[in-house]
Amino acid sequence: MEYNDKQTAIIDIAERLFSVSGFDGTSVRDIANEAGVNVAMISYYFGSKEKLMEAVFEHKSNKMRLKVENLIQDTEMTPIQKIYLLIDEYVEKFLDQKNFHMIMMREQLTDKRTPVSELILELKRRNLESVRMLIHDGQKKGVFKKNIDISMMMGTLIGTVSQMVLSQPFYRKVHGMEELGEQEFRSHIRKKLSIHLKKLFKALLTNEA
Amino acid sequence: MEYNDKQTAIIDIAERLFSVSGFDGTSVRDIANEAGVNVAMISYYFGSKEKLMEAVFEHKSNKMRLKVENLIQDTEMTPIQKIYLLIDEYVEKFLDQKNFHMIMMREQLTDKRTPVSELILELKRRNLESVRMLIHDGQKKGVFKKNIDISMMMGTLIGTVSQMVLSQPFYRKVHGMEELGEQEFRSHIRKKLSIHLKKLFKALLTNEA
Amino acid sequence: MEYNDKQTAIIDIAERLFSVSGFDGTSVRDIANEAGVNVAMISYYFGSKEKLMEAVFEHKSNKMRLKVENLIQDTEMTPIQKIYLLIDEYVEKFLDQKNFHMIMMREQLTDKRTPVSELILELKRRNLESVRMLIHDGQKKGVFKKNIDISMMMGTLIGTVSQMVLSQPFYRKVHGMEELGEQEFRSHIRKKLSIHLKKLFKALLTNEA
Amino acid sequence: MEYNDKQTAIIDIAERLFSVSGFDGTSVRDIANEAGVNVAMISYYFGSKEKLMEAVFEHKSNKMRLKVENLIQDTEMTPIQKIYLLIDEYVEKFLDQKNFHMIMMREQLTDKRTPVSELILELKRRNLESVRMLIHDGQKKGVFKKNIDISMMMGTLIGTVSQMVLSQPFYRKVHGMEELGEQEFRSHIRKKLSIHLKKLFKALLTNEA
DNA sequence: CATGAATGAGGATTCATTCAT
DNA sequence: GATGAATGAATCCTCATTCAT
Repeated sequence: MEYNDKQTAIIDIAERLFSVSGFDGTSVRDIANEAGVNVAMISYYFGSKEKLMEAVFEHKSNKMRLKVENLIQDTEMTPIQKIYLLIDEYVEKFLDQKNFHMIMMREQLTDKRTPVSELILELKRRNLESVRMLIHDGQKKGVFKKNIDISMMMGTLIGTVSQMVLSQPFYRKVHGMEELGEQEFRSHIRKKLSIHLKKLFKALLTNEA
Repeated sequence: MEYNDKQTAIIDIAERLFSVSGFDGTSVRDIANEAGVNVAMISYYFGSKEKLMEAVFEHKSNKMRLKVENLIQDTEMTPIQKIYLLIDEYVEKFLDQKNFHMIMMREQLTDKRTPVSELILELKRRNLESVRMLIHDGQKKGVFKKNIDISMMMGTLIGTVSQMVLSQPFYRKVHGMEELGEQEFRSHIRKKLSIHLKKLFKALLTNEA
Repeated sequence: MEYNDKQTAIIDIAERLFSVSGFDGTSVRDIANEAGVNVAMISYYFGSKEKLMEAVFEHKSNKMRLKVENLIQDTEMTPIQKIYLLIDEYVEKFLDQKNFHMIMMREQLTDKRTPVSELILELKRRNLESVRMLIHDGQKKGVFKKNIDISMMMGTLIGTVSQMVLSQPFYRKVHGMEELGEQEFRSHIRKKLSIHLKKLFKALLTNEA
Repeated sequence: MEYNDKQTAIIDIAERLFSVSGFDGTSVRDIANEAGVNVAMISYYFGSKEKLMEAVFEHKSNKMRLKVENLIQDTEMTPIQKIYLLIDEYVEKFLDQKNFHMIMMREQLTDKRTPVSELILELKRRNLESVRMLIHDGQKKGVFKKNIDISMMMGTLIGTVSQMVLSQPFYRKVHGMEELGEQEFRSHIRKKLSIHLKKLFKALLTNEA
């Protein structure tokens, strides 16, 4: 799909509003007003509010797709280095695409089977597959443990990052960072998450102390 | 607050509907219909839909409050045993109070400052404090490491459990458990989570292999 | 179905508006305004505009059902007298229930299969059956011809009346009756139709000159 | 008015859509889509949707004009033969121009005085005049009765044909002709109508048995 | 000459809430 | 104390039409 500037602007705004107010909590008027376009434009461009949501998803989801395909073939890096890269990739992506990530979380909270929820499942399936190959590679090379619960491990990876995104206001309050700029805070969290998760994964995957 | 049977029924149903359809996605008519009461009852009993949400929260939140206060004074158990108990408590609570947990997640996704979101912050603050005391106790006794990022650790605890709740359909699909009953599945996840998280926390907190 | 006064008022107004402006040409606002009720009442009372149409039909259609059942058993009247009574019944009904009749015509003009169109078919089927019995009775008694095309005959009966209802403005113009009151005009047409149709049916059914 | 090919195509499609869905039930987009032209074309070519309707009418109405002018002067045919020809002409035209005929009926159902309804009145007036001359000719020659209600007679002619067009689905159902092709069915109805109407008119107009 | 983009007006319906009973 | 009836506001979407290109 090719979108023109106005359409892209609508998608951007919709992403933000959907992420903070939810699909039902966001009216097409809200979106149209913020985008400075007529309400009818949403239907005109995307067909319906629902379809707009799909467009948001389709347009943003590729930014959430991990770039790990070539990581697998790489022979220079050790398996654990690859995992570390993967972690940083996840952390980066989730913090960067916070709005989209929130939409995904919200969508998973409903039990409705929508086209979007199908896309989420597919996205997760693909990401899981990439990780699985990385792990198996490490196991074949004998540097990773044999019995690894990959689903749980992924739950911890995604869950921990999600949780930090979700509890951002709480974290700021507890750590007295209420006045910190968004960029600085994100940078802070990124480092903390990276260190924390690498520690966890090292313990999970390897036998080293 | 004292609620009569009808009010409690409304709260129960509201919890469930809010959890799966969201606040905006649930109409007071839906709630009233399922509860078998008149639509006007919601406004009459609770003042407004918003207030009903607060009532749901207030009425259910104590079930999510950890029972760890006396754990701290306990002298029979080792710190790591206490942590293990804490983990099981969390896992148990989140899986048991899945609906309420989903409401909490959803509420944290919005940036609106509502009375409910304030209650969530308070709930999290209190739970964090309990854990912090447990950790400090273990550190004082020399069995836990010194530098522990409790926020990240809690992020992993809550995040991992949340993630498993959230991605339940995905997990079932990947593991061929689509036909498994809710109880059996919950039991399965509970065990997996317990083992996984204990392993993680042991690695995070102690120096043992 | 039991309707209260306000509902009946809405149905009456809807019947009139649907008959002159058509279903699509009548907005629920038009109806609500004329009935002096809130727009939401239409949905509240009838569920939807479509359902209102069905209510109109269901509520009015029995007035269009011919009362000929007992006519068949009557032994005092001759078959041709019965037919004459039938004709008058038809003419009366169609002129009296002009609005409803117009709705029926309009509905038959569309090729959509709606619940209403099904009801129309059923109504026509039932009326046809009554007439068929009358005719067969006359044939059995030897006063009616053997080969009678009942479908065509009914087409002429209903069609002629319909046409006169339809071309009322034209008729008035041609006959210089533009200023005649509705009641007077209806009375005039009724007589003309009665005479005309009886003449036709006598020719169609009997061998007399 | 001269119309180019694209305009004619639009008119053809508009005629069909108006006939089955009505004026209000047909959107200019429907027409434009089926015609494979831009939506703006309708306004551009015809000024408005309303004007398009007028164009449809003006462009098609001459096909509904009876060709009886020269029939009157003909000296070879008897008056009743001329009437028979007239009947066949009517039946033919109405069945052939079914769509246009339906539009006319629909238009007569509304009480709005539009340019189109004026055209209809004019068309009917002209047709009536032709028939009146035929009848008078027969009366002058002494083969037709004196007192003939021409308006009613025309009501029967047009009404019967209209009714058969209108109740086509009903007729098919009753006579088990649901699977019959449109052409075959039309041919069947044409013959039936022709026979039926000629019988009626003979009785109405002449003194013969 | 033709059209894609855009829009204001209006469509039906659902919403949470109120109020008289 | 409880509720059925009612409603104004807001929902999304479709409409016929216009206008710059």
